[in-house]
Amino acid sequence: MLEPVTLAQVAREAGVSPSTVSRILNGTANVAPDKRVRVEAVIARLNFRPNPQAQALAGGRSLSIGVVTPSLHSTFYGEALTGIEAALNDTPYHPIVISGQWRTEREQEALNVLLARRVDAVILLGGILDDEVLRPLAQRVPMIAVGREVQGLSDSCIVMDNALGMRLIAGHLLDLGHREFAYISGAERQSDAVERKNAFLGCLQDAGLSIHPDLIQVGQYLEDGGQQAAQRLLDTGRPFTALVCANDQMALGARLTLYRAGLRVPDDVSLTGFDDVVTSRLMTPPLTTVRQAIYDIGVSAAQEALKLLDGQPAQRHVFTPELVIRESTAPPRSRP
Amino acid sequence: MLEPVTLAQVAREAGVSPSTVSRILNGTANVAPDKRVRVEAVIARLNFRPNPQAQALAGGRSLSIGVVTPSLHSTFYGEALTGIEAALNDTPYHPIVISGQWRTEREQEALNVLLARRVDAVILLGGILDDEVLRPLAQRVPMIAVGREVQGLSDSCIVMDNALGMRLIAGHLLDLGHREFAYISGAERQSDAVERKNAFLGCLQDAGLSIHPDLIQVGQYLEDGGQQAAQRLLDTGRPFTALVCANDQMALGARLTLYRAGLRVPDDVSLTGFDDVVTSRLMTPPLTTVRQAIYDIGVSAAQEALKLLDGQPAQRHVFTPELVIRESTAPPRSRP
DNA sequence: CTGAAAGCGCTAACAG
DNA sequence: CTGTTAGCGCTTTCAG
Repeated sequence: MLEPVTLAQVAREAGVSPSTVSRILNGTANVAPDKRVRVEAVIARLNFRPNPQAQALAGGRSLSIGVVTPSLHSTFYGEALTGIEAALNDTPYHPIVISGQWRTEREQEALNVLLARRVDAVILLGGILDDEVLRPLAQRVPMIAVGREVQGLSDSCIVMDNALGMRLIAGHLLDLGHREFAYISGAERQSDAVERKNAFLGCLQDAGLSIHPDLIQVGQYLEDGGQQAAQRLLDTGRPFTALVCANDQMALGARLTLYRAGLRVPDDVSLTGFDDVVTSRLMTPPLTTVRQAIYDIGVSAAQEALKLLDGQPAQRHVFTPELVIRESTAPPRSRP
Repeated sequence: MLEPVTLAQVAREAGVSPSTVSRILNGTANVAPDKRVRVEAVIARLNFRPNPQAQALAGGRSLSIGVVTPSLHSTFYGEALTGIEAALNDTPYHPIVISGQWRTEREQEALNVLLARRVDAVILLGGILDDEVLRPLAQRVPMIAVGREVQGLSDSCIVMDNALGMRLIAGHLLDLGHREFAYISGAERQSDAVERKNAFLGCLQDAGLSIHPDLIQVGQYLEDGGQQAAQRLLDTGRPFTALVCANDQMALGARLTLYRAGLRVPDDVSLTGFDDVVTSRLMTPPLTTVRQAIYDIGVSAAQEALKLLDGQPAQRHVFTPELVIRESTAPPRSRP
């Protein structure tokens, strides 16, 4: 299985000391042009790549950044991961991704594994861990949180303006003439779910409208949850002309329930999501939603992590969402 | 930032030598019960976790398994990744995932990065690299290929019976009475795309049917490709009552084209996919497809990789697909 | 059964 | 500008 080339071999072949090779590799110091050329030639010829484990051990850095994501097969987090991967691509760092499966213990364990692997920084995508466990963690390792607020660490948070997003949605629906709403929320333990819901309720209030508590159901941000929540909504027997979901995934689930119930979208009920996941434009009909530049958010998260590693302070980002009107919304039908 | 505990500290506190601690950690040799107990207590108290970089360097293994996936935000590969992660969970190994973005150079580079990181094995999910580049690679590092055939390495391949899957689909459609088909294929360079297409064509032939070449379009296995291919199909003006897609993602894209064209599914045209990606049951209408136990496939891939690392030979797996009849297929309408 | 000693491949002072 | 010298934290002979 072919022994890999080592730095020592390169040094020998090039007739220089290992340190010189190391310096060239890392740009740690200036090296005489002729030696540099010679060494680089040998590196190329031998196709030498430094052993990261050795670099990690000697350098005291693992050159890896841990990423905790709720799920590996989520269209939403997947895009963020792609952004993170892309942003790290031209750096010596690489991501190590572990999923938390939406379970607190798994998330905690993911963090433990990452720390045991001595990652140099960690990026948290969403997640349900308490602020109380995150704050001490941030003392031990540079940390960036995405899509969630961590009290006391707001500079390390990359969030979106959930309230604005929801106001955009509500405004659109109100403009269309809707007055009877139903709402499917994310879980209460997630700060963005709470923000979205409160913003929505606020809009209704401002419009002088109210919503019966039964017409608010929680769907855990997942497709199945949305599907079931929509069913519960229908079961109340209370009328509504617009169903707003706190994310696209739940809207997708809700769409199926509506389909099964023989309700047409948008003719019988308008449907909205939140996030603009890649598949939302492919729904039947394409979903009206609010766009989070989730790929870009991933990129920013990686960049902030890099800044932290560089000793610079992290900078809070607030992304501005954008209304994407597609075909799942229309004026309400006049009642028969 | 809190210095991590080292093995040497543990040894000192427990009053034994570092080697003894190492032996206990790895079960490399028997250790007197009293020392073992003492050491384990110290490990627990100090919450010691060995530094993987150091283990890697000293042990000559990185304890990591490289995974190359075409995409990080694919419902299909995402499930496989979840399976791999789960299977590796209770082993000392952990996955390092890099995406190839469906581009040969990126895939090649992903492999290079993985080799540079000295992964102990690599798992290839699908991918478009030539057999010619994979064969020599397998000499350098234990390798498992998922969902694709590599000539000369069939024992290292985990595949599904694509022909059977397509026969299931074709049989279902034929039974419903369909005689006029259109087909959206994956790219020719992917062996499974070819297998599926050939199987489909074979079924038609066996049924004494033929298909006009214009009614076969390629969609690259992606949503957008499916959407565009479907449009091209419609543009031919040739009639078809069933549209079979070589995977679910393209079926999703095709669904949108059909919707835009005002064609109802399944009333005007029956639509089928392949894979049974998680979102397919949520389509409107839910998609008839063929199920690949993709999560399980991921698990098997990881297990085979582990076997390879254990010095055992890999064993070829052929997964059997299963027809999932949902609501996107129905008998063809009698022509107006 | 157990300790001492020698590295794994690389980086980082420290002298020149 | 560059070579020498120590390690980084752990595993693994090699003696005992």
